[in-house]
Amino acid sequence: MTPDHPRDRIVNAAMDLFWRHGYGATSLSQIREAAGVQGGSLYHFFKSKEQLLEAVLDAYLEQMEAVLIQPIVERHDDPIERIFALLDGYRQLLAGAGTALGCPIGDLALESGAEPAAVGEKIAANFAAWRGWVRRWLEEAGARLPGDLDRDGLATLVLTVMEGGVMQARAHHSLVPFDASVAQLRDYINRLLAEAPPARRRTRMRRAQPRRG
Amino acid sequence: MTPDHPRDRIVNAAMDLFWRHGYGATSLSQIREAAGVQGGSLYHFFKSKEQLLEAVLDAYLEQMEAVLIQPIVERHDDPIERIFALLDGYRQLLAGAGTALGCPIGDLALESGAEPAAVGEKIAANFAAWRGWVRRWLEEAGARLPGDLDRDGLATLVLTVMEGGVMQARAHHSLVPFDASVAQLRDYINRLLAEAPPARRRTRMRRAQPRRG
Amino acid sequence: MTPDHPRDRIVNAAMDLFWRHGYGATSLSQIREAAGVQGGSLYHFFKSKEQLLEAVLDAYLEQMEAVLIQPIVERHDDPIERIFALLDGYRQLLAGAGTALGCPIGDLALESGAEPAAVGEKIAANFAAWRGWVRRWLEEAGARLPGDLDRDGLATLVLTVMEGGVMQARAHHSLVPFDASVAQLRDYINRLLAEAPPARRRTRMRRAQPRRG
Amino acid sequence: MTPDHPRDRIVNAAMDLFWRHGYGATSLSQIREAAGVQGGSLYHFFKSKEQLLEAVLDAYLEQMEAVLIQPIVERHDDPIERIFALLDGYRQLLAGAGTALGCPIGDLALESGAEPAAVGEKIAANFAAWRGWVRRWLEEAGARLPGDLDRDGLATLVLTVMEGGVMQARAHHSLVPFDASVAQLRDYINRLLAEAPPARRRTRMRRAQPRRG
DNA sequence: TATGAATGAGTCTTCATTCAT
DNA sequence: CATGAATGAAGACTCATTCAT
Repeated sequence: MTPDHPRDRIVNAAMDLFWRHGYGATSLSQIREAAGVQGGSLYHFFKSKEQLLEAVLDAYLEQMEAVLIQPIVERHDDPIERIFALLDGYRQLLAGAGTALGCPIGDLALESGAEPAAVGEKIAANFAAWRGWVRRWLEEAGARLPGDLDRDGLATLVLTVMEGGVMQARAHHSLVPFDASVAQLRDYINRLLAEAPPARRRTRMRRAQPRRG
Repeated sequence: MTPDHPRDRIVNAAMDLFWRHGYGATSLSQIREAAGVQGGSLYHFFKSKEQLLEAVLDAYLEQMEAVLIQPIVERHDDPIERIFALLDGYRQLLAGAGTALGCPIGDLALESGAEPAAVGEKIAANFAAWRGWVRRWLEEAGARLPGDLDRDGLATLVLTVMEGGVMQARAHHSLVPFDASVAQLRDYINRLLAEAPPARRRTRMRRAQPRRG
Repeated sequence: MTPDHPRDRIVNAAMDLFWRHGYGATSLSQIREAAGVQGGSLYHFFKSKEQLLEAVLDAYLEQMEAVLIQPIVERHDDPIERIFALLDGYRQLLAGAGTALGCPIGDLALESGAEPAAVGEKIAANFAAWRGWVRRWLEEAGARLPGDLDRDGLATLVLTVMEGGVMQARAHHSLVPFDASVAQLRDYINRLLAEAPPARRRTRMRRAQPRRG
Repeated sequence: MTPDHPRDRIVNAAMDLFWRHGYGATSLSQIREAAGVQGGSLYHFFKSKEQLLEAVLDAYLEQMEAVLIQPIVERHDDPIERIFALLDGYRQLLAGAGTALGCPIGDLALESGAEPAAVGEKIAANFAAWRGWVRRWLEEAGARLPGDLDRDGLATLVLTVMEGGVMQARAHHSLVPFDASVAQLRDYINRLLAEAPPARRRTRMRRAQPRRG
């Protein structure tokens, strides 16, 4: 509970180091040192390195809404813009880290190909939560998008752009591939919006109907 | 050169193991054993693990055209179909490996974020070559695609779909996210093709039947 | 005193685990868990692992008469038969444990060769008590055994058969060596009984029938 | 091959330390230090601590004949005396070590109750070899012993006396229980020898017959 | 070119024990 | 009495790399 509770310090240090160096390349000693705890204390909270990884993945999932989603929702009303704001938030993360780093979850997904079920499930849960928000926003866009659009599929593509974009950004040490991917996605979605019937009715219904009753 | 030259056996073993377990998680002993070479022989060909990684990346780049591109070019005339054939080839790779594995190059890209220049450049070169082929095919599609289309950007997106799709496939142990991403890409490109001024022969042939009804 | 007093639960758990895994291979955490006590509670009763061992040895000594000796005395009148009943009780212990385990005391004796005096003395006390009962029974056999027989020495041999037999039983995962050792001991004692001057009633009863024929 | 080959130095150091401190209580660092080898060199010869234990047990088995049996055979013609010479050799071993130590094999048997098959089998093999020599000598004693004597059972008892005697010797820090057990065994065997028909014929045949021919 | 022993830093993990609450 | 966090030394084992032959 306390902001500097050892357990939290450990998880935070692990989040940072796993992100920067990867799971396998981060030693528990490094985490211990970064967290400022000593000796075998780490094993009072996590009975193995893998359990610490699970805690890190839990933390990502818990923090997601507060840290990533909420600020976007507050700043943007248009659900479509929220999606691109999410991608842009990612871009800023990359820009800040000098493209040396990638997606924290994606990197862990890579390393845990053969990891036991628990870790794999938590990674999938993180991805699923992410995609869930995007899909929700796509659904909120209502009739502005074609009726037969596979909204879950498009949400998947958004996440794909994120992950594939960051991977190439890292490979080229440049944000250009990330930006290009997002630009193409924007073009695609613009075309979907353009094709949809003039969005008057649906939008009105959502905002005007209540007023009528 | 000889198919069982020790050097080649080492590189092949490393390609396989790096792909399956990752670079960091593969020990030189494992490679030695898989390659059937003994003792410090490995150091006669590669003076460090990292140099072996470079050789692996060189091998991927060398084999790319013969193994990946050529078969596709031979089987498909339509450049657009070649792009989806490339994605489908990838899909089969994943299906064969049980979605436990990812993109050999992409995984190395993620793992070697902080690796020295030589490795980074070779990874970038692999990605660039890949994207290069896709862009070439997009250019071959000529006027079937809108004139103001950012062909390099779209090629980047294709690679993004590949990498982002495979990452989610691994996280979910399912090909569904990969397929969904490709389907959305297909939809996007179809819209691009539809918008372009009616192309003559080629397009007709693909859409001739419906025209009859 | 209470059957579920924490201290007793700890000692009982330690008896069981020391017997099954040995003293060195049993961790205090395992004991804590098996006993259902938490945290450092263990140190309220025993200020070190070694003191717990002492308590275990005390418990064995205390329980010996009630658990091992009494039932035998009640079931067998003949002192010689009591000795073999003791050996047989041991055999049943081994049979139940699948010959994977040995003598609880003997094992601790072997493991604590260099242990401080307190432990050593308690182990010796256990052995001495054991041998004491056997010697008492041998003395009760009175004139049925040769007068110049070293009764204490024979009692030692009985214990030796027990310990040596169980050790071989464990090594071979078979009760055969134990049984063979006991059979030889029986043969030896039979010869001693045969040599002694014809005892009156007691011996007659046991051999009465054959004499008739 | 060389007397100071590292591998041999390691095995010798392990034999000594396992005997003095036990298997579990001996750390690989101690062995490394005692053997005078450095770093991970130990793992070039034995890929685990357990494999080193196996090598130790192999060494005991190999050295048995040369170190234990041969000197006895050379010094004693009478097979019965050879048996007691074996027991006496053991006694001297204990005397030299101040009764702080026990039977090297027996102690390892104790600790390896749950060890994998390989170790267990080698321990059993050592015991079997030991018992094998005693049984051979008992058979060589021919008609001096009763015809219906279970020679294998008696051999087992001899080993039992050894193991059980040393266990009590350690518990009491005294050779008295060992000596007492051996004395009783001697008494038993003397009685067996006395009972056998006057050993003239058989002995004559073995020693006299040739003279006749 | 090939071999296999040698190296030593570093990995995760467990342990008995202490101490503040 | 009881708790559970804290401690730090030590455990077995792995690794990339070097070197003498």
